[in-house]
Amino acid sequence: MEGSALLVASWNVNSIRARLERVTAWLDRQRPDVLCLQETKVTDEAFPAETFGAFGYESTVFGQKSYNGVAILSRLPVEGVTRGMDDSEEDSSARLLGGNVGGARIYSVYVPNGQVVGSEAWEFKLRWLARLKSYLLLHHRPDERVVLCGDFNIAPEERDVYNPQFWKSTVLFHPIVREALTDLSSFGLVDTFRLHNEAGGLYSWWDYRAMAFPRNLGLRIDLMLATRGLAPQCSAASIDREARKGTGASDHAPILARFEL
DNA sequence: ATGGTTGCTTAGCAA
Repeated sequence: MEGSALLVASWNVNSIRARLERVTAWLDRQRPDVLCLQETKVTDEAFPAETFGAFGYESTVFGQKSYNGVAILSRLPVEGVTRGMDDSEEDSSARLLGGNVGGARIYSVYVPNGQVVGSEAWEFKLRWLARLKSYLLLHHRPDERVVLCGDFNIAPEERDVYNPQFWKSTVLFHPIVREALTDLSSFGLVDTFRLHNEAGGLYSWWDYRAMAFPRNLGLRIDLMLATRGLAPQCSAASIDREARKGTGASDHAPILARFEL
């Protein structure tokens, strides 16, 4: 894979079955090498792998009924697939899927939302993030080529939130959860988007309600975090806001990053 | 700036 580019994308689709036509049309337009999906909301048996196969993408899936679910669609072979964190914690949610693609290790990540600060779901979110850090420490080194792609349900900085004063009391931008992301990143992870974009007001998620998207009332909670061993190879990073437009869109936009390997 | 939607699965939950 030396000397070739790897275009990696990630998209919380909020049900792959409800979004199938949009996703295939987007794949045809963008032709990424890899697309990580979150919130597929479908069992592995019912995942529309044949449809993606017809578009040239192999499906690697880790799903469950109704909720959560992650997948990796790839035009290149995927090897060394891992599902979940394989630690001692009781956790039935399908939120982490890894595979080796084109000279990098790629994870599709769906961090728990957390619902409300102080709730059980919130504690689960914080614990899950701590477990992910432990997973990285156990299985990887920061000088390896690894990228975590997905819906982190955390906005890293003030410029990633349209109204920080309001959102800092919520699960998406509370100081505690921002600190959890900082701690995760201290493994040696770089927010690839910020290698190539400085401006605020660039978001990846907008609430379905209250005309949030046309008013650009959003947050940047979908991230591609690359190890410091891979980040220098990141030559471009973007958010495809176009894909959020119109009726029948996911509430998240796809994000992209290009790596020169 | 949490009323206001969407997608499960079937009235309520999760996001």
